[in-house]
Amino acid sequence: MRATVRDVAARAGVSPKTVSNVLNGTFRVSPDTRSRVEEALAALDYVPNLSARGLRNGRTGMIAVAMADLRMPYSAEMCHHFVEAAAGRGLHVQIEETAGSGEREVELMSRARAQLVDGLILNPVRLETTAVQRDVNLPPVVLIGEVDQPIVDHVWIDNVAAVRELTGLLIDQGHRRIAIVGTGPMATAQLRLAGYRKALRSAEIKIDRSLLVPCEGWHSTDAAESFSAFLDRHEPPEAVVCMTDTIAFGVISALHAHGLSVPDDVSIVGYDNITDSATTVPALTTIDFDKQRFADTAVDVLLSRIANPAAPIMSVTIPYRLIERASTATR
Amino acid sequence: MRATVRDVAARAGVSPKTVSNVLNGTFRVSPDTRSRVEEALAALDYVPNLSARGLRNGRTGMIAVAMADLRMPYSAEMCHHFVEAAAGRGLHVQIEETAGSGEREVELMSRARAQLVDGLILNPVRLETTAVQRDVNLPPVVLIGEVDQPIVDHVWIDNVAAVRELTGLLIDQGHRRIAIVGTGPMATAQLRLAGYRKALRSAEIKIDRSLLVPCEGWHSTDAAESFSAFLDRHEPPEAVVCMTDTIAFGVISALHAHGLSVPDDVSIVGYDNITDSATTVPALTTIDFDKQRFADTAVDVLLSRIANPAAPIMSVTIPYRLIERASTATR
DNA sequence: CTGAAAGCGCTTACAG
DNA sequence: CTGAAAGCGCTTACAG
Repeated sequence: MRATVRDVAARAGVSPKTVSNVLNGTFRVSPDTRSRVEEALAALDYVPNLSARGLRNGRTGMIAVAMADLRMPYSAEMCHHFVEAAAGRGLHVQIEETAGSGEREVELMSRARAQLVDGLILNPVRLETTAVQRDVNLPPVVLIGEVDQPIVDHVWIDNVAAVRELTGLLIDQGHRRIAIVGTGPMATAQLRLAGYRKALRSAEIKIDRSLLVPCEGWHSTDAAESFSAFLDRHEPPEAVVCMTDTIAFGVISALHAHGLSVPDDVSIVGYDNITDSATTVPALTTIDFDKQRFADTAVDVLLSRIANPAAPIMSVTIPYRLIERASTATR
Repeated sequence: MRATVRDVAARAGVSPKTVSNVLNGTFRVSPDTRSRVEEALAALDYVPNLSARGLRNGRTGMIAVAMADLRMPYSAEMCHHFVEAAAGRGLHVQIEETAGSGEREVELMSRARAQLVDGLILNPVRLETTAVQRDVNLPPVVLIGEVDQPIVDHVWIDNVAAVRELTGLLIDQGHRRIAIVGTGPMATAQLRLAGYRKALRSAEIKIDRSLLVPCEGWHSTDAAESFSAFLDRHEPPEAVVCMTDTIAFGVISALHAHGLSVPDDVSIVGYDNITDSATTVPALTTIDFDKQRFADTAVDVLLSRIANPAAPIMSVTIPYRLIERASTATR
């Protein structure tokens, strides 16, 4: 069967402890012993049993990343960066999907506590995260995105300021009748809506509730459907703020189906700057941020938390920037 | 500290084995004992230590899924379905990225052998997968996509037939000068190119090597760049077969930048039917398949392999269908 | 610089 | 239906 440290030790004529020392570099081993052990390791094709190591050490070298919906290009890009960030720190990533269910989030917490993962990076969907409660025996957790009360560490982007800036750009370009697509109870939607409201308010534009367009889901197909239904009942707006780039794609498609073109008839802005946003026709004006830096930061914060559970709660804000492309034009 | 089976047993006044029986339902336990144990479990907020269980059982309940690049919407959708498939079978998914490096694939194999995962679903990039060698002590692996020699189980779609059908559609619509974008050494590219060649050959169209357009990468931005460069040097083709939907998005963008429209000037087909393909302008003609079924099948095959390492190698072909949308038109 | 012993938390034969 | 013992493979004090 498979070789264990014991087998390796026997072959090299040393004790298991010495093999462990060679493997982990904890203590200095004499060059001669080391080479004998290394020879045995190679000859027996030794692979450590990580479950055993995890049981002994209380660490598995694995972290969990939980996103609401992996199919969203935004989630996919973030996963990529989390895997990269983890790999750079010798960690592996277990991936989970919450699909927005608080129940699923609770389950993830307990899984983390079951110690197959050392910690959890969670993208909570609602502002009031029922899963992350004070007083409960929490595993190390980092929230990505904003939540109501910072009970645990979090890394986020100032969504309110970003959307305020995006909406401000549209206003500066002369648009007044500005819709926003993707409103709903999700934390992200609430914050971005707040940014939209602020921008309109400071330009003294009255908020027209009929221009707040909710979506069932945030896939482009959902957005196309919702916005198409909106266009059937209302005059087209002059510009549209979309909660995400993916929603923007759906909105553009719905506009096109109604014989309207972007940006000639309607200006569109998105959020996230996913890869495809640069090549769509037209290319999207959107909010960009350094996703790798975001992921690196979240993993670092998680590692600090694992190393020091009693440390004070950390909150890190990652900067964003507005990228102006072809989907917006002056009126 | 955290409660163990021992603590639970002590509180319930039974042996650890009885607690284990209640937890795993291996043997029947008397209702009275069961309720006492359950009370203790709840009172002590017991969470099993999965590392210990994994060490004992040789199973962790985790499988690894390795894709070349998680950022690709196709990979993202597949990951979503793998996580769903795994969840339905009580499994969790560790996600890995090979970025097309054979070295990384080898590393993954040994990680699987290190037993933090019970098995591995791997999307190999090249046809000659150096990592998956005969004679080597392999962990349970299922390859998704075609490889040269079926040394291990695999689940795939008949890429050759699918692209032959796609290309055939373009020919039937009267196109003759048909380019293909995304050629290269990757297994997927080779197979899809073979389908393209077959279709042209049976229509007695001579293959024009200048119409085989390689791409650095398979992101839409890569495709836009490559195809833009192509358009700078050549007459536009009548139609374009794109290796993936994502490549198609880039090609459409490049055509647009050159003042050409789809499908009026050029017809376009993609492959994968990712979510956004239905809402792009124009919506893409592409190859669709049941991704959830594909993922379920791959997980089932992997589970069979784990259960029975000596069983004969399995190969499952998942059906596809051509979806005709607005990106193609008769000439 | 190295060895022998103990134990992480679980479950599986082995007995009753 | 339940208990006492052993062991999965590793590493950490404890001795030398």
